[in-house]
Amino acid sequence: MTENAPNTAEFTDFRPEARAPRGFADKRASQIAIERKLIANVSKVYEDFGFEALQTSAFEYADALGKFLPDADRPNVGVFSLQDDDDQWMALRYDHTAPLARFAAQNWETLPKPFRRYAFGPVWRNEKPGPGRLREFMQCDADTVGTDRPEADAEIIALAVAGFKANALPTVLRINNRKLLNGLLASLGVDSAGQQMGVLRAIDKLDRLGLEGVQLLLGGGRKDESGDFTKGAGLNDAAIAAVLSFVAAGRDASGGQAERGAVLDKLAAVLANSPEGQAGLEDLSRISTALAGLGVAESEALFDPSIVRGLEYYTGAVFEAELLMETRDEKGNLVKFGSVGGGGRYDDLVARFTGERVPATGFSFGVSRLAAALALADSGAETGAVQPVRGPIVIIAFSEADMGEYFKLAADIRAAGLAVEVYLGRSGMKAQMKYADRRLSPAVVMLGGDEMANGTVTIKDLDQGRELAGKISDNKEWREARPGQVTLPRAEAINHLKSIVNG
RNA sequence: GCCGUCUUAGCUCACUUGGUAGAGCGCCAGAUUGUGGCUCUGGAGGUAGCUGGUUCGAAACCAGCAGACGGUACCA
Repeated sequence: MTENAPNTAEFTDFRPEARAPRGFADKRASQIAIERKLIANVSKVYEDFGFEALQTSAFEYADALGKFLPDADRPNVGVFSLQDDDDQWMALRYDHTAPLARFAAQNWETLPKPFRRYAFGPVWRNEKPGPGRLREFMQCDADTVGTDRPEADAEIIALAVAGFKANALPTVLRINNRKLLNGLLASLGVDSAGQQMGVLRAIDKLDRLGLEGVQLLLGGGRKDESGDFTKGAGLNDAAIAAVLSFVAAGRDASGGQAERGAVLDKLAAVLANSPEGQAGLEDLSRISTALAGLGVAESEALFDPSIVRGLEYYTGAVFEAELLMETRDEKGNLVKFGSVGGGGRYDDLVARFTGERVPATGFSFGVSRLAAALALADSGAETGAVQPVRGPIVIIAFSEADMGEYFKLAADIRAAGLAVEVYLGRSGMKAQMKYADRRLSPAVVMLGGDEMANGTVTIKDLDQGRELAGKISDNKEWREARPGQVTLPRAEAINHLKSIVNG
């Protein structure tokens, strides 16, 4: 906008409301910085473990994304989809796993196997947004395709733990195996899909509702505080008792988290009659051995039979990462972030394309959610994770005639590796100083009439003034103090600026 | 999807039973011809979410819709 721009109202009567779509958020520099750092740290860990980078397209054909085929009436439930010119349905990816399965199936012949890749980027889900839950968010995934070894699962777990560690994020990874859950359901004689789903959903709510809530959901149902009634799975008392003892196997005598070995022993008793359950225990046992070798501590990764994850494609081990950091919003209310990452084994996903079973396992790191958690955590405490973004050095624009000189000086400073800009507004000196202050600029460079005449520049270290500002209440004194301000020969300017910027 | 609460200036919120909108913060300017903070003074900024209804008159009452928030469900 320039001074001469006519009022836009003269062009049109329609004035759209300036707002981002529901569930989509703008990210300012400090938020972007957090996300970039998270991604960089996690990528490094993934590469150290031998995973190669892969980027796939944002859109996939809808059939490649799996069960979320848009139906004619409601093409946009769950995913964002649209119909291409040739009438084929395309949809924005909702995670990185389905695109990987497509890529692996498409390139299987030529890939080194097992194929290990990591990927990061936004994913989109068309659903109701909530706190810490947007319709566009960033994930960073690592997956191993083409091996059924439980050690591959263990390595993914170690990788996830290392990723959180690299970012100094206090988390715990909870591990379970779908085969245990399936074995439990089979031994209980629960074979209708609807009832199975009901039982699994009930188990999944252990952390939030406790044993009592789970018990209600397994039986007749449960009424929550809002008066909403959730229908139960309708199990009989004996079956409910069996499920509860299965879930309780994750706890030690005092109600805390039991050690990995102890959990397996308890589960072995509960699942004694189930072949599939025994197979799951065998997998977990090998994972446990591998985790010990990988140096993953009990406090970092534990077995928790109540972990279920999504109901669709997991076939074996499942993992879920929980953030242990306390976060509060601006009003001081506790914010619960829930899962900040998860994954598991999905042995049937590639087979959708090729007909041939290709075992795979992976983990997804919830970058956006973690970044949001860090930003909140830092607004209260000072973890050092969130740094305010510093502005550039600002060259004050005094006169129209000298703009060329300002740009010449800016180029010299830039060549020395420092960020700098010439003030391009039309405001006076005071406003320019204010501008530099708000950008958190380290310094201002003044090349006015006096300096031009004398071959000098005046440089003002803004941080020194920021420190002094609180101590001086009198304006005259403040202005005369000219904190951190020096006038020196132009040849010395760049070295002085360097010393200010580099502290 | 379901239940509940809410929607007035950029932000946070007022406006005693319906009579034509205000504060704090922020922003801009001046006090301070080339100097950020503090202080003081002045100024800009509002179709009261939208649409319709009741009324002489609606920000206020009613209805529908939209959006926000909270809970619940779902979460690949």
